[in-house]
Amino acid sequence: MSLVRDISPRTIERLSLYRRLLLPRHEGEGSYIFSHDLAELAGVTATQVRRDFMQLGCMGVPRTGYRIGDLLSGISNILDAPSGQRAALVGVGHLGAALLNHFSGRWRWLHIHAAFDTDPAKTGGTIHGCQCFPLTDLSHLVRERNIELGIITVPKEHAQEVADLLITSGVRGLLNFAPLRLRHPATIYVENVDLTSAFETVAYFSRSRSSSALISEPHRGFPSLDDRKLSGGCF
Amino acid sequence: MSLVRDISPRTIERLSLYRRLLLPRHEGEGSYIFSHDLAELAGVTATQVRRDFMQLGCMGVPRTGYRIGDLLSGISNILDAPSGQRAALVGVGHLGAALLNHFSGRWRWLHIHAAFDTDPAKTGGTIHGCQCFPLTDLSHLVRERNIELGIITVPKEHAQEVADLLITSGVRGLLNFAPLRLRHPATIYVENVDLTSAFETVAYFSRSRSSSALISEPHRGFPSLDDRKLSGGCF
DNA sequence: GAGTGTGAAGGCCTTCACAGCT
DNA sequence: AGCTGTGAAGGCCTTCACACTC
Repeated sequence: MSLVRDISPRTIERLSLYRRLLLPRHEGEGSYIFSHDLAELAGVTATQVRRDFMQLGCMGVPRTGYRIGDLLSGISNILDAPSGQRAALVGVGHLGAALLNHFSGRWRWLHIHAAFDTDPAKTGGTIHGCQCFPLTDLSHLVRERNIELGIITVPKEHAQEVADLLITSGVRGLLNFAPLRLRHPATIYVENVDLTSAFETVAYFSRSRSSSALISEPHRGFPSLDDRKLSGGCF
Repeated sequence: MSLVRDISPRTIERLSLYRRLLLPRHEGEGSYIFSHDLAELAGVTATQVRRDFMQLGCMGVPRTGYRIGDLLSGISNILDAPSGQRAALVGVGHLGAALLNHFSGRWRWLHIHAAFDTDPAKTGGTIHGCQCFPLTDLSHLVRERNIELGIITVPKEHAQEVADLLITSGVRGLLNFAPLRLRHPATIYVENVDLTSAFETVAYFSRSRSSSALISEPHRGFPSLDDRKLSGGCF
């Protein structure tokens, strides 16, 4: 199917970002973009952008740039499974609900198909457009509905057993938000989103930045704050 | 203060994880741990763990291991600012509320001190133990209460202006959950948590894993699913 | 023997430098 | 001149291999 192989995790993450940045700029077949413009939007170097596009097999034209339509279909070729992929989310607490709200029905090729919880008050209905079932139905539904991915948003005490349940039910990848590392067979891909580490990391580097010398890019064009108004509900 | 310099981001993230894994195992001065045991918990190699501890200046003893108390104070020396650090969260939607719930009052050395939103229905009170203010108070409060970090959980349309406001108010680091990259001066450290990329990454690698050869560790000891019971509310 | 400490090697990822195209 | 495509170099991070210690 896709000719391209062995794309690194970092590149995959950037492709996902590029797509989101390119979509609003795709206005018909005549829309092009330069590597340095996309680089600015994505916060990376222009060379990095060109190397990533090399892997897609997308070629640009000097003094014209890359055709956005080509880029989008190239990225979709890599990122999207031809028949789509479904995820099950386990643990409809605050974080789980936030993810349901954020991802529900946003893309047709990848979406959260069902949510699960042990709390009867949460099951039986629909949350942010996603059906919520008791956890005891998980194994059955994962098999029957061909769910390939699991999203774990339960407290850390239950994360490992939920992971085991998802894996034996047949999912092939896990997105883990619990603040620990799951044991799992090598056939399962696990991506950890560690919010605590992220918080402590930004705290650490925000300190070391300002004290010692900094080497980063000079960042031309940082806007001065005018009194623009802020409105609209936050998600 | 700390003698150690130039610790890499990856190491900082692991130190944060190690601490969480070690805390429940710290039972007085007599508790020790081997590098390979912590490695198993953290999902990394034993060599990696020993190298990380080298940077802390923590020494282990062959056949005895590392004293957990030493590790915890070594990690705290690196990660925690002596006088503590405060964060402001902007955007009390689902995700913002989840973070408030997750982090509120969990550690005294690093915590979310105040939340901000433009929606009057959300401001004026307390959410998960955190005071919530109108966004117009942000600049004033950040300065007055010495808030060093900003957490951005607003829709992408407002993320850049919120970042600008936080930066001009004096924060030194940002934790950004909006699905784009913020423009910012080099003096500000920005950590992006890209939930969409994480979701698409796990989708991609869960496919490529099972199809082609896998090289990962054989993972001895994956538990077979017995019918253990799942209980307790999910967060 | 079992586990640590660490120089050296390896691998992955990014950037440099520059040739080539329009 | 302006921008792309890419070999080569560089940098960061992890793993190997092994001396050393209890």
